[in-house]
Amino acid sequence: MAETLERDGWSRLGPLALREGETAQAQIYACLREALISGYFRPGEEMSLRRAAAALGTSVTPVREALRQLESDGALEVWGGNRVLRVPILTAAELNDIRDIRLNLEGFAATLAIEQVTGAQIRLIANACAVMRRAANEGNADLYLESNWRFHKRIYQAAGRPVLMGVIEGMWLRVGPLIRHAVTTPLHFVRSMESHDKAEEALRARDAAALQAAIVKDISDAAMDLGRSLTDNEDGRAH
Amino acid sequence: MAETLERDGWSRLGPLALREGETAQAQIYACLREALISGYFRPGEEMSLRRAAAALGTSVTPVREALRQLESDGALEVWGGNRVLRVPILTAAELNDIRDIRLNLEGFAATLAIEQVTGAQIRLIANACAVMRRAANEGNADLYLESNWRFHKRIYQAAGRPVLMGVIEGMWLRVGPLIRHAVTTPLHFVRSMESHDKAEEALRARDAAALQAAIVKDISDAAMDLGRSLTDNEDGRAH
DNA sequence: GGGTCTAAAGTGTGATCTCACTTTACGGTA
DNA sequence: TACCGTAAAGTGAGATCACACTTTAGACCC
Repeated sequence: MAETLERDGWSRLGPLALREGETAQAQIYACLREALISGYFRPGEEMSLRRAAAALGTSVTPVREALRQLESDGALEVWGGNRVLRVPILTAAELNDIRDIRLNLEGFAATLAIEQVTGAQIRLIANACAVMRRAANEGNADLYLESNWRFHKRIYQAAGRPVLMGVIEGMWLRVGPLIRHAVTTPLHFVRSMESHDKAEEALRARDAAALQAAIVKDISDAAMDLGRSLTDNEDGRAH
Repeated sequence: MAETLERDGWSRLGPLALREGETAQAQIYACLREALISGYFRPGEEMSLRRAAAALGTSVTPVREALRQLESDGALEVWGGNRVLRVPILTAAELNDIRDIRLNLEGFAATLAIEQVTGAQIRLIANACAVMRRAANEGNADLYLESNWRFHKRIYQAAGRPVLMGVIEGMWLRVGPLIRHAVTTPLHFVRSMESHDKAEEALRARDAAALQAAIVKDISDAAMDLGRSLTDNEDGRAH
């Protein structure tokens, strides 16, 4: 590898000023969860308790609980005889597994959302879509990923199903570390934004079938790109 | 209440002889997870760290991590200004939420299972169904619940989708504490076994649509009984 | 140079302790 | 009897320490 521009996942986070009134563990968990969804950490990247505690400015105790929670979410896995926790390296089969769950649940959530979504919510969703479009044009990966997640999240939240939302978020948590590397291609931006525009259109028309179709296409396209980046990574791993 | 036969959830567990080679935390987590699915703990029941550690014969550290994991699974929630962890008391809306997720995912898993299930697996599933039938006739609630979960689990496992299986198990984990009290009625046994028989029949005929229909009916019927026991509990809570 | 052994550094695990806080129980008072 | 206030018990949160283990780095020898 010529030059390793890839920063450590922790370098993006900083010391994390702890707010009082909430437990350190909960804040660390929320912080890392967001970071994982946003793709700050690469698949295979290890998280040491002491290093994480030092990076965040706490002792290992709250970090341990937060990482254990992430393990329970499937966002981390114990690895090696050392039992160190790392970001899982998904196989093609697992990716397929997750894609089908997403197709079922996010499609279902989209259908429910149509029945309940308010005008104000549609405006917020359209706003996220506009930000995403701008990010795609500028090639700003960070902004694109963030607004993409917000766009989908706001649609599903309109369904008013907290448990469903939690399960969907869990699926995004697993694919988050992969997305950043699959999304850099301009081709993905174009195809993805087509689906997003159709989704926004269907939302305004209150057309449940059209919205579901747009979501399904978006997930299917993304899954193909993810699968491609997966095989690329496997090739690159044999260095 | 005339007599409180309802035992504490811990009384069913015992000191938990720790196997070496596995971490205490993982064993406690697995043990409590199983206990929650089996309905050993009632909704609203509190789990104190020190009491749990004393009951299991360990220190609080591994217990804390296990309980935190269960919180992440939605099987426990922090409650009160004391931040004690307790088994969540589901609302009707949450129960509805979970039911629809189950309808989607378990129906989907059933469809996949038909394509891959082997003869040996069908025999194991039929075996669990036979045990469940016997338990229903004898009115043995413990055995019924255990074999019911095993019956469904083996069907879904035949789909060969670990992530999907994990999400489904997470849903059972949430409704587990309710099931025991909803299932005691003989009417539930009868209706439930009708669906199970149809499921077994569809499995042998390799009829995906019929299997999915049987699963859907089973879940829908169970959800109605759960909702009924929910309102009963709310009435009983105002003592 | 290449291989091997060893010591040091790093890893998670579990136990223990202190702290701040809440809940509970008990006493007295009105 | 009802109410209130105080003390005791119980709660989770977080830091720290000892332990067993793995990984790594380096020295040494061939």
